[in-house]
Amino acid sequence: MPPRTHEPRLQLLSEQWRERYRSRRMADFVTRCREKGLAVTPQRVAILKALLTSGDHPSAEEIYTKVRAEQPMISLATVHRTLETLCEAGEAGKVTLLHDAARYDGNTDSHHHVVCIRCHRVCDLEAPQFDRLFKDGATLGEFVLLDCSVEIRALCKRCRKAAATSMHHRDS
Amino acid sequence: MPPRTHEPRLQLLSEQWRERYRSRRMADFVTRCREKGLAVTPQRVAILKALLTSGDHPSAEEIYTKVRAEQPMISLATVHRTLETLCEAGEAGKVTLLHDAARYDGNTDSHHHVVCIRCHRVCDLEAPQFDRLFKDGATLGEFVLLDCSVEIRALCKRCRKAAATSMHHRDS
DNA sequence: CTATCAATCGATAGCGATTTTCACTTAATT
DNA sequence: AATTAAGTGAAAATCGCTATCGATTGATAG
Repeated sequence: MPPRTHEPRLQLLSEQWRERYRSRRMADFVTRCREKGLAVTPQRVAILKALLTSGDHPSAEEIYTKVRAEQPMISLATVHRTLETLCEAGEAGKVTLLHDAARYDGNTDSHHHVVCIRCHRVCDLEAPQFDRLFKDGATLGEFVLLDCSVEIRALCKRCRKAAATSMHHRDS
Repeated sequence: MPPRTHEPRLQLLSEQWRERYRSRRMADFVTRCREKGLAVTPQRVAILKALLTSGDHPSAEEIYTKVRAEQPMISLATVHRTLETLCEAGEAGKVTLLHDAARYDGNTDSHHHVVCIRCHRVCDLEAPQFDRLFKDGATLGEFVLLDCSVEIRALCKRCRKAAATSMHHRDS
């Protein structure tokens, strides 16, 4: 490999980091709910715990399975509802911002995207510096890297204005 | 507009680029279909055209609406089918690799993801150099950038093995 | 140009993921 | 403990997408 002046650093998050992070988040959860006016229910605690102890990025169904060990009567609807609530409260994030419907792209060249977090509009983007990371079989842990798609979360002009006026209950 | 001290090398694809790209792709479409043994139907041509003339990244529903101007009798099922077919043939791409079900993440710090393109497993990743691009209200065209999520497409160890044995030959 | 066969298409039923509705708890506040 | 607002479970409704099945169309041989 030729030496690079700006060889970027990519690093998988360690198990220790995750463990410390999880403790901190769980310890503060009740306080933060109070601040935000959210009721602290056993379901919410269990779901956040399940989320934080999952190394992967679970679907509602997977969380449901996990949580039923502690809360056998919980319903799947509650899991969906709660995950959304946690996201809105900033206690969790959705990996898949654009998942309501599949979105297609006629551009088959390698490129990236800017996504408006409010209206979900997407624009193509060129960012050649990112592509250098994926020369011939770069690896990371057990993964062989193929290419990358940078998704830049942004607000478009229209949504910036709209968000400024009606910050409250607008659909996302 | 905003005083930029340093604009990173991020660039929206220009309309001219898109126009040239579209002409080239449409001109070659028939040839490439023949090479791949795909029938060239008016529906497929119309759908590819709709895809390439969409600056955004349309859903099946949006393509459906657009295509009906030329093909009023086309069905939504055909649009779904054709978009999938075009993706398999390498004539289009899906922006949303993980869209079958919403995936959640308990880690609310800014971070990135490695996604196995085969089993859709996701791992968290740290790459601080990317975050430098999103300091205090960086903009790109009409977008105010918030943060970015780099999605690295990869193959995990298990899937690499599985892919090596169970796949005959894969053309890129 | 036409016959033939296989691929593709349109309409609709079906399915899985998510959301909504509503009567009934439970949490937070007083 | 009582009041009130929020949250929950169960079931039904919705939404995006896929499977099925005749009808139609494209490609090729004649």
